[in-house]
Amino acid sequence: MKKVVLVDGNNLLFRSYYATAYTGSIMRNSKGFPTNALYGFVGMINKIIEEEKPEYMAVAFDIGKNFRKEKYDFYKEGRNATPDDLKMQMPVARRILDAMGIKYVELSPYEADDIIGTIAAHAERDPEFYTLIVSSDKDLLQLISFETEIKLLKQTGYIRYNEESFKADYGIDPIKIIDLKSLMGDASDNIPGVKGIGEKTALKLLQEYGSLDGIYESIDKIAGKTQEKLIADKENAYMSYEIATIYKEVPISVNFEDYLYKGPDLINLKEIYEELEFFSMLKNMPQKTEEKKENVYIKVSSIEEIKLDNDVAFYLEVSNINYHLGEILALSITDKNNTYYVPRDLVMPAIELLKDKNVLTYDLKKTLVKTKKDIPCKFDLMIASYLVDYPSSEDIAKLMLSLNENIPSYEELLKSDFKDLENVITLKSKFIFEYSKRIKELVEEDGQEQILEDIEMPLIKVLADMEITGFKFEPAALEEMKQEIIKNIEVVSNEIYTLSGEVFNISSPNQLGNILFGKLAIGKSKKLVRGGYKTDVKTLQKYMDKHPIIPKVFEYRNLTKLLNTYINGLPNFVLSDGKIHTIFNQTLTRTGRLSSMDPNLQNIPTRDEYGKKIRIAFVPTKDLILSADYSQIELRILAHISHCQELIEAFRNDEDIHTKVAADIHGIKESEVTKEMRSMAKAVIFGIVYGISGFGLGENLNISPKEASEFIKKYYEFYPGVKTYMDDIVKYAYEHGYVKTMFGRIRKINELKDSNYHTKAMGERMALNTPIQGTSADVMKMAMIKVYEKIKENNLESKLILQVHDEIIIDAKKEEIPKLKEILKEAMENVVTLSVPLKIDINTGINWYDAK
DNA sequence: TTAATCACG
DNA sequence: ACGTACGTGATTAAC
Repeated sequence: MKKVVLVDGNNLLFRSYYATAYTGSIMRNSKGFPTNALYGFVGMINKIIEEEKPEYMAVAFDIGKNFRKEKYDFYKEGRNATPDDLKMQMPVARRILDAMGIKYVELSPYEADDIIGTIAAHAERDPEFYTLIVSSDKDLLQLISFETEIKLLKQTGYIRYNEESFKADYGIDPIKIIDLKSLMGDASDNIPGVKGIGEKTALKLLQEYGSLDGIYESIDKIAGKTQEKLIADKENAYMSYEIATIYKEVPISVNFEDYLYKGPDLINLKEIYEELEFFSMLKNMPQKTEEKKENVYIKVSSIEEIKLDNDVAFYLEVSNINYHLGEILALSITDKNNTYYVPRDLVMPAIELLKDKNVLTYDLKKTLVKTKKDIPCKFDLMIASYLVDYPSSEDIAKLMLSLNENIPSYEELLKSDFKDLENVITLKSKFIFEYSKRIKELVEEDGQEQILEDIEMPLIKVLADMEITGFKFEPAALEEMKQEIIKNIEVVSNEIYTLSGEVFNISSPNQLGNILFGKLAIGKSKKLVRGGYKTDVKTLQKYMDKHPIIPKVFEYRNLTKLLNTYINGLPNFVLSDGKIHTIFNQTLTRTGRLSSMDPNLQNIPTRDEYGKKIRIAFVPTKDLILSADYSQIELRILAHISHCQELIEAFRNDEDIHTKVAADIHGIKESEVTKEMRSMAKAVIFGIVYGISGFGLGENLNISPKEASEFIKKYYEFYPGVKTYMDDIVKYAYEHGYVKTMFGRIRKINELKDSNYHTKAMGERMALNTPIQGTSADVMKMAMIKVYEKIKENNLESKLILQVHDEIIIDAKKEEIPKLKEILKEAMENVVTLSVPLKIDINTGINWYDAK
């Protein structure tokens, strides 16, 4: 089926105009021409295209006369006249659509609604098409059908209605919106309806009697005042019905091929944006492709052909995104004179030529892992791009694209079986050679050179070594657990089927929701999501004691998660050496943390005692697994950067921070703090770091928002430094548009510039949290580098193998344990001096489970 | 491909 | 009136 997107153009223009007009001064270009409505309009159209990827698209406008107004004088009476500033922008909206390659439709005396209704009706008669309507106007809801959906724009976000979800929400058929309007009227359009009947009564009546006609047929059965009102306004009701009905036979010729979305005419569009001075739109425009310069390079057939200048850029291409599984395909090297294409067989000797050079590359870690050579490289363009918020994925093509160098993505290259490899890889090394300087300057402008040179660059080698080393994994160690789990899943499934009276897929949230909240009706507070019921932990927990099926569902989920993700999942990643080699992503998180994938070794179970047993399969290749983890590092950093004296004192005295906070906010002695109080305090403390609201904490602790707010207030009373920090950092973020970690890592927070309240609030929470999480990440990275160097210096055989944010895992040689402990303590606790001590705990064991 | 769910710090 | 805790990755269902 082909998707037709129909947009209510007038609605979008009005919305964006009034969204910013209330401030009094609206956005204009330097010639004084108003542009605020157009700016929002373009943004929304772009968003629609991006989100919906329409094959066919049309925008409808009101124009000229209005047949409803001609017939009914009062229609839309009382509305303010369209402001001149908005009127002036309307023709430009049409020009923009032309340049964007989007058809617009308008015909006097019809309204945009009628045009949309007409086109949608055509689409419904043609089995090839289905329709999505975009507007914030609820009148259009009457058009919803089995193949017409509506994206109803809200102040923040939107609701997407199809026939089913509409019915679930309103309890009536979409077409009955007309009947609803005829009863309740519409103040904004000045449709009278029946005086004294509002939405609630109207819906009740319709649910009972089906339609306006049905209501009047049964008018005798309706009691009291409502009946009187209905009788008195019968004429108005039917007139309103007529006005509210969207006319679906507007005399336009509907040929869907006219609505085919072909994409923009960039030259034209650019001109209009320049005229309007929409600089951000200009920046985000896909650039027209320049004529291709001929790509000149030397295809090397013997290593002697390569003559390199001192400054060189290189790029290595591997045959799989997971480079542990891929093979080296080729190397390309660029210096100021030449670019060399080095075929697979000559890659290793060519790498040797780089050793005494000043080397640039993109994704050094990949090359280190693949070649296992020590390449002294001072600048990794991937890392630098990450620091200045440029694209920094594993595919350099994304960065190149953003800087107008259009090359095939890695995926496309892979699909074509690397047919165009020579051309593409040489363009990559040329790009690195040409652009590194620019990106480096950006890093320096931001003052992030320490982060780049002292943290991220030295860390690459450490991570490469950890990835190469890998973590030995013994699937056999989990065999017994696996059989037990399989058996238990079977048992629990059957119990669930018995309790629910039918067999279904428990893993399907959809089916599960229907059973729990539909068939068994275990609770009323169903949360509708896309026509279904929410079945997540929070929702189900409320019914824990209400029905015996709920604990069984939890058990089922725990068991299947363990089985699918870990017990069955992990062995797939064991390579021929019996080890799992994860990939650390060094350029992904917004805070500076690492992430781990293929597989993710940073989320192996530990909170749940049974799940934790998965860790038994992670074993040393030497003698023991050693784990060194920071104690409360984020809270210690919070204490330091907030200068909160009370917290600083507590950490200096090595107090149990959660117990102390619990005692403070309850106004009791520490010895009187119960387990529950302590864990509540813990939730409050963590919540504060995340910028929580009373509501959120309440949800989390299962207490009222009011009580939760009370806790938060108490906390701030005892720790005023924290409150001051939070206010200051948010203020700083608004002023600068970014926040920094202690060591100068920058995170831009564009969310703060957003007009959406919700987005802005999220930006504020990011501003609060990032300096804490990010500083902690910086500290850990520096510690890892130190530990790595010390291990090397002391010629130890033990190996770093994993990092889990505040924890380092080592595959340790038994005799080296005392030395390792000394190194770890020194490196991790003294890597930086704060106003509070840093503290680590060290544990060892014969596997990861025992190293606790 | 996206949404829902759940594993980790 | 609205919406509600930071940062991740993997699996499954459903489109």
